[in-house]
Amino acid sequence: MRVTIRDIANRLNLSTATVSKVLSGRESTFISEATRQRVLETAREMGYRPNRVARALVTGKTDIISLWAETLAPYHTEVVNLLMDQMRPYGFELIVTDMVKHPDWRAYCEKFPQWQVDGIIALDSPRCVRVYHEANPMVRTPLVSIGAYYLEEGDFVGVDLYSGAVEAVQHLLEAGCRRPAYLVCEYGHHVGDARYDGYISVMQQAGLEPLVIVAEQSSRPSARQRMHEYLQEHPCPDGLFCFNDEMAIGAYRALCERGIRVPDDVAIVGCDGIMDTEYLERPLSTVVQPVAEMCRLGWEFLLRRIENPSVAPQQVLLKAHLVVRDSSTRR
Amino acid sequence: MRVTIRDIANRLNLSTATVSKVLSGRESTFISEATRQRVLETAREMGYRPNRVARALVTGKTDIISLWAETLAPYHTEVVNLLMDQMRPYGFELIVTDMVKHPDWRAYCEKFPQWQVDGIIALDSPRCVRVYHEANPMVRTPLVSIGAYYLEEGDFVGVDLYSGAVEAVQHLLEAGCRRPAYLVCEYGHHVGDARYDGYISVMQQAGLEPLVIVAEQSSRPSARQRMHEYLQEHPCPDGLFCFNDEMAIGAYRALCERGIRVPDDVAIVGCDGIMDTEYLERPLSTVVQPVAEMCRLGWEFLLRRIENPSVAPQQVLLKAHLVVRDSSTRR
DNA sequence: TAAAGGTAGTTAATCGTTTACCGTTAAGCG
DNA sequence: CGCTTAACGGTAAACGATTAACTACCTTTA
Repeated sequence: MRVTIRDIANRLNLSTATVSKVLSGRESTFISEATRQRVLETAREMGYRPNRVARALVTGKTDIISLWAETLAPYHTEVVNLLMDQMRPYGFELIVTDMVKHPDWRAYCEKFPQWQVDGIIALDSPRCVRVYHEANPMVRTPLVSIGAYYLEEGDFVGVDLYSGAVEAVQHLLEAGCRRPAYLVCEYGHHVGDARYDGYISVMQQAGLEPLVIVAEQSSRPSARQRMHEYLQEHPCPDGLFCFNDEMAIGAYRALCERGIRVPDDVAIVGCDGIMDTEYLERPLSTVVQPVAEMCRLGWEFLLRRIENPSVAPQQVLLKAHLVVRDSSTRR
Repeated sequence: MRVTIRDIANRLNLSTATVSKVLSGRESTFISEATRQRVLETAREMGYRPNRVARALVTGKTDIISLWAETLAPYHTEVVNLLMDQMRPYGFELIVTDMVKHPDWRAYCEKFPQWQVDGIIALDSPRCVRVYHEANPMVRTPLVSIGAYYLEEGDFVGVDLYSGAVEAVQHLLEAGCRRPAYLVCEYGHHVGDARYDGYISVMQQAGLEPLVIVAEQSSRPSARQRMHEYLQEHPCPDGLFCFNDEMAIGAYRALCERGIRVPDDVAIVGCDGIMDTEYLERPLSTVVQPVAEMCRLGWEFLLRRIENPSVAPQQVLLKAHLVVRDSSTRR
């Protein structure tokens, strides 16, 4: 059986209140140093472990943060890691949920308040946030959205994907591309749309014909397969702006396999700036997300609201910036 | 304010017991269909969300699983993803903890029972398991260890890293290497040791001089930096067996940067079989972990024990197998 | 007609803490 | 000596569910 404060109290002929006050650290009334020590000592001897479930029931705090992400692809994992580093000193645990693969993310979001977490971080998950809020208008769990910019109330750390995309496509044109394509995945969410808008705007301004290649998923295998299919039926574009680095790496692999040279035949630019892009034989140009700043601010906003639920919502818009590497540098 | 079953009961002039029985799905006594519908309807109208904290306090079940991993490097993330896929149909949430970066993993493991999770999956974390058990001898939370094989009681899905390493190093010798090195990280844990043993045994049997290169961490940047340092002072080995794929990719990058050709000058073999290894210009040979099987069995064992705590512990030892790709194939 | 059994729902204890609000004791003070 | 006050700790009511045991009423059945 589990050791409870009652067991300790009985053993010492004290009340549970006294034991609780010592063990929880917050002594609302005076407890003598001698008693404190006796309690601490006995707790250690008996192997007492506080029951956080019971504690949470009365305090309303679980010390758990929930992270909603689309997937746990490398980019998202980098974010998870950075967030964990931020949170750790404050003693929170992290529950991670990848919503895209979730069989019923809608019902999950609707019923989410049942978990009683202390805060929610929504990474590029505006759909989930919307469903959650609509189903629970009266719930006020601290929530911060981070990721791609979109119209949003409440705390928010956004990244301007549009101008990042513009920068990338302009760079492709400057590198000499005349028919650069946009490689994206099927499911149209706001991240893909923002980058699409940037791509289209530059192409139109340059008077060039846009070309969009659509793969099933935003993963490496999917992009690789789609590029193979595409190249069997069509001429090769001379540039590739990709929805994310995963797709860029997948496409790159397909090009290698077909003997197409990068960057001479095709210049490639990805998005996100995951670590993998630096470790290819020909490092990948990419629009780097300011993940460190994003996580730092995101956690700052969330913690502020946890400590004081009534502070005014804060919103920040960060810039993504292009990093040019070999995959788009022609001599 | 939050809606409770008491609110529903009051509104309908029923007892909380009746409401609870309907809402929790398990009706131990008869409830008329009419009442059932009224309760369900009212719960929906009032936006009732069950309080899982309160439920957990009485049932002793939180529906939360904890995953202990060393880090969230790509290999571990693949495992996390696979485990989530397994667990999802059963309605469990996952709390992820990366222990290596944890400022005080020891205290964390000692006090872990406070979280009251329903089960623990320890991925390559024997140290944590040991500390946890020693500090909590009477606690019987279902726990399954998965990963590298080591002496272990309780449920366990292991992988025979030793023979995987042997296979890899023998392959390097067959590819013509005469002084292949083992690239590993500083902190000696059982995973590194098992692979080291395999390396040493093959080298000794072949009458060759072992050579171990030690980086600070098992990450790409660390391996890359260490290889640069090493090559400034020493001649280049003609083969590289790496602790994991991360280090292999980092080392590969360093070699590229120094103009050393792979596989002609150096043949490389990594370990784990992460997806990245397939997406390099020159795909990486690697000892693939049977992650899918590992996760499938791991979850099966854990679920079995959750449902019936007294079943006999089950242990399985899987094989890792070498996949030869371009990075070690000489013509 | 009395016992048995089924149906529908209630009572109240319980899970392990926290915490607002009360005692009790003894020292301090005029 | 009587009163105040600080020091130390206890009482008991939450928190929001679950659940064993029980009541009350209505039908069967022998």
